[in-house]
Amino acid sequence: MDQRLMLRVVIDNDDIRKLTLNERPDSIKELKTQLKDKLLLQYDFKLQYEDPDFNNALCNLTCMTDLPERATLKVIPLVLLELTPLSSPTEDSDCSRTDTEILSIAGSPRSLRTQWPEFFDIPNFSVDVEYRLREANLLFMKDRLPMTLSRDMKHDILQKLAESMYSFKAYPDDDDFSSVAKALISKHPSLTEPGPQPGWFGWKNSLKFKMANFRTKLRKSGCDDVKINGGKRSKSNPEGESSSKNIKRPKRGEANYLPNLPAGHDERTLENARMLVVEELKKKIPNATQVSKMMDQTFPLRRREIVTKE
DNA sequence: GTCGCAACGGCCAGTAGTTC
DNA sequence: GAACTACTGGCCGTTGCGAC
Repeated sequence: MDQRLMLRVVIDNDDIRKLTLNERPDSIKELKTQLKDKLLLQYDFKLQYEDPDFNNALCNLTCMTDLPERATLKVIPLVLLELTPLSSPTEDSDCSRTDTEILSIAGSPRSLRTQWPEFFDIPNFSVDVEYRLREANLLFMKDRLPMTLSRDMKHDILQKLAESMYSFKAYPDDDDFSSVAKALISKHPSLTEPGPQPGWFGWKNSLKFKMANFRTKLRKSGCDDVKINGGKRSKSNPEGESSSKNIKRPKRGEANYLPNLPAGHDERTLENARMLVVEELKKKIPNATQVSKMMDQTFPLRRREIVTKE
């Protein structure tokens, strides 16, 4: 087996470096030491990697065997993490997949959503669905025959798309739905729907329903991000609050964006971090990078204050 | 029969445009 | 500027359907 490691190391948004290690390090500690030496990093950090099992979403690197031969690594400075010891397992001491914690939708920190992409990248579906889509696409190219979708297939497609959309926005707008539907038809022409409406129109509609049902599910599982807009007065919940009560109403098309606190942190640790920002800003020359990072990490706390305390 | 899901309608509240 | 109206968007409850 080739022991070489080819890495794309993301240090900052504008500092991404390529690095080749001739031997795969035995431990994450050793990997970090090599990264520190070769990239001249003078601070402690943790590592996240793009996990191909989850459509290249970032996961904490807790076990060297998780790392593919060609991998993208993200360096996360340990500014906040030093404030409180995390309950996560020691690196290398346990490969028992506790990193799945950050993958759970309800508990994941959605504070740092990336911007909605200009061209939405349709995720890969299950192997079975991908295979059937490939066959159907060939048939469509040949005979212009649209695919007949089974219930399961449609569910699989909508579910993947909803998860993918949610990683950018909990409340996509009309244009966002259109862009995803168009991208879907563009990648899988066999999914084009017949009729007078454009072939993607039905998918846009289905995506809207799916996203609404998806948010309901997340709300039930306790995801703050969407929970804040739920629990309203209804026939079965006559005592519930009116939707405008006690929360700062969003502007048109804007949700009460309330991200969950980052994994391993509570209001106290984030408040400590906020105080650190205050102290840093008192300095004659504040460390802008550090301040910016801490501002990002304390964003859920500040947002919580705005939304829940009006 | 039960469960999960897509789809739908009703309701409510905010926004924007129009009229006076 | 206030009042009114149409429109939009989100939540909730329900329905119909298929799978088990």
